[in-house]
Amino acid sequence: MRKPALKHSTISDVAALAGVSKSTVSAVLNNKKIRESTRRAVLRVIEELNYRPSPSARRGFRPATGKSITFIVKEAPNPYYAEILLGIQEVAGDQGYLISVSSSEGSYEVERRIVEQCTEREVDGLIITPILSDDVDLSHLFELKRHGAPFVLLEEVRGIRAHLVDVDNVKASGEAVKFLIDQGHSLIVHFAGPKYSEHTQERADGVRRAFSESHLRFDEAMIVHAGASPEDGYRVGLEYFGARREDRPTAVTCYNDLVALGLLRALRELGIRVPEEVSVVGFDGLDLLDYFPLPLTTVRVPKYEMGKRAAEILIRQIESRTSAPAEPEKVALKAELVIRASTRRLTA
Amino acid sequence: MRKPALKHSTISDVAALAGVSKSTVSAVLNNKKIRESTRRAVLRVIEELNYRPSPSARRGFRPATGKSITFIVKEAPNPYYAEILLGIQEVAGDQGYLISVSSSEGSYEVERRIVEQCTEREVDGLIITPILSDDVDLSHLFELKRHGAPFVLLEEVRGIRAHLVDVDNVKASGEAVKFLIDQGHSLIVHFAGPKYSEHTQERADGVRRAFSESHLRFDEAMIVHAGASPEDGYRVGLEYFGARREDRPTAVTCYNDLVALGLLRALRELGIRVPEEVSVVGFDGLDLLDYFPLPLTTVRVPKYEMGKRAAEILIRQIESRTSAPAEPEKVALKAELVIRASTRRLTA
DNA sequence: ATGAAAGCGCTAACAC
DNA sequence: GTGTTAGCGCTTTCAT
Repeated sequence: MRKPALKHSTISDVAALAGVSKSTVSAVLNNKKIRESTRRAVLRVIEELNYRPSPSARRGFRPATGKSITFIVKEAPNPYYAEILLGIQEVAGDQGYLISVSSSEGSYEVERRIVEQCTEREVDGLIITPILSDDVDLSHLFELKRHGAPFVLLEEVRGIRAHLVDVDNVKASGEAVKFLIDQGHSLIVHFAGPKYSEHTQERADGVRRAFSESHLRFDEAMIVHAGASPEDGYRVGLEYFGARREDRPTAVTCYNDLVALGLLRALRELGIRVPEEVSVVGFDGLDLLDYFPLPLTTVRVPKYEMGKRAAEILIRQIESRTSAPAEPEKVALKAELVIRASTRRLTA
Repeated sequence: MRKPALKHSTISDVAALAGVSKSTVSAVLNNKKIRESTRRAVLRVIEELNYRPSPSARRGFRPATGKSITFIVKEAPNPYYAEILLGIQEVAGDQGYLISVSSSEGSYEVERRIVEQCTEREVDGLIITPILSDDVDLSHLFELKRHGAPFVLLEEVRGIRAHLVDVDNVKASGEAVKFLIDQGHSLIVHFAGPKYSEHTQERADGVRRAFSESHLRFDEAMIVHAGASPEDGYRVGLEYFGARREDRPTAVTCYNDLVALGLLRALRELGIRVPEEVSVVGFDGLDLLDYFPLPLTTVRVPKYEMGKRAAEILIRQIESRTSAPAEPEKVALKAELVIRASTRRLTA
């Protein structure tokens, strides 16, 4: 009958095995003055038992000294988040906060686990781009509120009253479509984002609204499900444009710049010229795309600014150590349509 | 004479103020059966004091239940790390680990603070792309070793015997240059990376070696300091190529694909054609660049594979709970030159 | 130089 | 239902 193999050994185990008291072991651990022979003996036992002192016990329950913030994103590879992060770093870094980024990869369950671990590890605050869940089960966010844990959202979550920093996506997306309509386009489709994102809904709604405010008729077929990555834009682009010739739309607005990037490649490979035959509009205004030879017309989201504002609100919340504010702050930043070379006026 | 304003209130404070015992407060905290009036009274005091139970005390010192790994990168916005992360997630996610990413942004000091916080917050293991420090002061990594904390490096650190997963950068960089020489180029420069990176040294050394093994003569002026970002490649590209006409190199190898991307933009704006007038070679083989219209010749690093291998080694280390291994594993993955459209044979 | 004992914030077992 | 007590792993007096 062997001992339960996995139990972590404690300072008492070490003391007992070394034939000294706990305080002596503690002294060794903290490099106090100890007779060399004793020290060596203790260290030998520590080695043997593979003993590691528990950090929280060492602190005697006092909270960790370092200040930390976690930024929960939805897709690790999207530079969109990297640009927001820069803004967060700018504000929080100066104030001594360390930022860590975790990705939910579109999974609600992963998001919940990340939040739980943040609580467990005493992270001081969270900036979250939340997954849109079908469940009414927002329990992890409610838990945060209940615990009075500071957090800021970067997308609205219905049913949660919390701090929010975002742009008006419906409006911005609508303006992009309105621009295309004004340029003479009438066959317009929208390559929509992933189902797990509230922004996907809002940007599609923007398209609907722009049509309803125009002389044109909206048809749900104009909303094409794509996704959030270049692969998605590419795949759907090939499918969609590979399958039609004359009834082809003359313009596409995309969920984001990455989808637009994928679509541009698909069109290139299909021999369809941009903007001559098809106009393409992105969303986000990624800095990285400034290096792309064809300047993309896009909706520029002030990502850096978003990060800064979110961090400011979060830190204020953390440091004022007051519980949930009566009225959560809702910051609506301005998104701006940037017209470049991937769109053209339809003269036909 | 007011109380020290910042002391965190404890369960005893709440109990005292509410006129009940600690256990009653604890019961309220854990939703045990409590008379409604008592519960409300306690909650009111909790609210008033803005009391939050200490997670570690709740666990009674037992280590956090969730398993976690931290990935320390050097530049948050570089998709290179995102691709490695995918590999890490693949392996570690399946095993129930949550990954968080922190960026040192090229600062040795920040790297050290991140490592310290990881220890404080009981992160189970680290995957690190280390900053190259002039100091001999690698104390934070030594601390990790001393504490027996599991970690894997993605770049060599001289003087530290630790697990390592990397490619042979000297060889790979040399092969790129040799390829250019074989294609008839003799005026070749290297846009080198940031000083804080060991890879920068190794890749520059590859250039030197390729020249020394050729019939051509190497000159230190062929190593041009650029950086790691598109902005760096762009800025240095404009400076370098803007300043010369006839004595212009016919080929450039870059520290990474992002620098190459910046250089390509600079050349485009200067009206210099690629590959007709200048051949450009990148490094890393970013997936994202598959969406770039001009396919870039580059050295493909198996980033996904790197992440997987690093995670495997790390997790083995974590779970075998044995202290520092006698012999650290050094995994050298294969990097491969991918020849595409940004380079051409010099026929002149 | 070393040991005994108290205490950090909380939960759990048992009384009342 | 609620209070008492002990104990989680460690550091810190204070003796010895």
